[in-house]
Amino acid sequence: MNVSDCIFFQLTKASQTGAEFWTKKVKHLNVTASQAIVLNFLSEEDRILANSLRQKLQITSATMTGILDRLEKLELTERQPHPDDRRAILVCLTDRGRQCATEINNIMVEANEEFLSGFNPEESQYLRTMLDRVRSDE
Amino acid sequence: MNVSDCIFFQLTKASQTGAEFWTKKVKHLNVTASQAIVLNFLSEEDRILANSLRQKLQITSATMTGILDRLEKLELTERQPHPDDRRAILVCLTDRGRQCATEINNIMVEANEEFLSGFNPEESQYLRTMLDRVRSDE
DNA sequence: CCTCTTTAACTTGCATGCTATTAAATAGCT
DNA sequence: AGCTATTTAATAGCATGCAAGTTAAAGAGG
Repeated sequence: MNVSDCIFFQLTKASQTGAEFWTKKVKHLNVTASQAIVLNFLSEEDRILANSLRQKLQITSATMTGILDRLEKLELTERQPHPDDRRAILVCLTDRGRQCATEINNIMVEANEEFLSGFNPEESQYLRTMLDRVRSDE
Repeated sequence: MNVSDCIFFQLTKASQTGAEFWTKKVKHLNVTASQAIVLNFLSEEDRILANSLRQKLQITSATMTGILDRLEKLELTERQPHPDDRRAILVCLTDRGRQCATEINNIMVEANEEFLSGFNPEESQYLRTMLDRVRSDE
């Protein structure tokens, strides 16, 4: 079986193409693709439970810890204690982080359109649906 | 913009779902998903130039070096000098590596079918075509 | 109130991926 | 031949991603 006909290879490479494109779109803000996804999320729902964020982004807590460490180092987010549960932390944007997140929010809409500009609306929607179905088949 | 409507997120997660599935399929052979892709390639074209392999798998030479190091540590492949070009390396399967690669070749066909069992043939083909188009839009 | 289980975050160790750089060899040009 | 440019693989350093294990806190049941 040819590697280019292997769905796992095809998915990996399509995903890497997307990541590369998105990385370039946010590079001038000095954040990575994953960091930008987190910031975009926070731009719409700030002061969120780390565990809730983790579930929505579908990453492990180990990955979450690393990303938050680096965002904190960049002074874009900070960890705040949860008032009722001393195990939990709240992820909050700093002032700089909020500016950055708002910018990312704008860029993301454009970037999605541009990335899919080779597809017509029906094709784009179909692709998204298929990708979501792949995921739900877990 | 909701993160679950972001094509970069959708691609990343679909790809991770695929990688997780494929990883489980080859785990009993004690190789990773990427290592299995390399071995599958070698099962059909052994004694290949490292640089040619690198281009076909679309990875950087840094990534290639790491994967070959680990496959060599597992005694599944080895590096042999190129007779005419002292810069180049030929990647070769060991005896154990050939057995393993043959096994992976069989597993890959089944795994592709099983992974896409929720899709009918037209849908599968359409998904593959769309993923390849995403890549060519680079 | 005390134990057992569960939960949240973190830590460690590993594999992959990248960029950027280096070293060595080859190719090409004058 | 000699000089320069290109090519190949390796290296260093970094960011994600995972699994597995740890620690601390909260919850559940007797």
